[in-house]
Amino acid sequence: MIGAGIKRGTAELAVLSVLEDGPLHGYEMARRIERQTKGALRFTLAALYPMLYRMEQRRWIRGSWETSDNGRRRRRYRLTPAGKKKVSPLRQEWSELFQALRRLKKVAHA
Amino acid sequence: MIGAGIKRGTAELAVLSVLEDGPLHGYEMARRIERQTKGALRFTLAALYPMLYRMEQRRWIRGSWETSDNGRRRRRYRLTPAGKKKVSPLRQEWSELFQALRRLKKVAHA
DNA sequence: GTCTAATATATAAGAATCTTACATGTAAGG
DNA sequence: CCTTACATGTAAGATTCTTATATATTAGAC
Repeated sequence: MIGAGIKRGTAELAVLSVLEDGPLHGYEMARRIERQTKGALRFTLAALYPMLYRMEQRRWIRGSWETSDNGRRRRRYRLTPAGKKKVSPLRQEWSELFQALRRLKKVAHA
Repeated sequence: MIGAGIKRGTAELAVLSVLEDGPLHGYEMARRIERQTKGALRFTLAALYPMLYRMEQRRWIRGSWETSDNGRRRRRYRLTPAGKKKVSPLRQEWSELFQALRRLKKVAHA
């Protein structure tokens, strides 16, 4: 799995990405992200919940309580229109960052 | 330029990358990184110096004071053997992270 | 001659974020 | 019964980032 320090800031994009496919609750998001990245991206739930809270404050996602079949309460999050608008630019930024890092590769005897 | 939050953790790889081409002092590193990434990656010097210090503690780089032509003192950093060994795996990790993020892209009506 | 920009390094204070550990409770499978 | 999976959270401490401030020299503009 990818080292802890390296993935700072990726979580937001990951969450927005999985929510693009439809509303989910936190626990399920974590599972999907892990499965869809073949285990490469895996973040602890203790980091996830506060992050969902922050993203809700910024109005990128909106959560509502629901009761599942077995009577468990869980919080279902969906992308807000503002959140939807964020996804592409954010993904673009990541792409540019990656390009930038590639440009820093050793410039053989420069 | 790439947003502030997004680039957390990239700085280490950026520093190691420019040092692969030869020893440099902090101020010059910042300029090179900015130039080589066409302005995409740009981090403040106040963030750079403490980071160089941390990387030196971890023995990835080693600094020594020198006096330049005009009598200014500056600290010249070079990669340690340990630092050199870090670069490839770290770059690989970043690459995997980006692959992971790409895999989270909307799975049209999945 | 003086002012400004560039060179060069650094610390301090506060904000943001992450990690590890703790806390709670149900349900299903062995 | 006991463990794993489901499901959400809080608390404490560590790390890191940002903005602001401090210092000092030199080159060029005016």
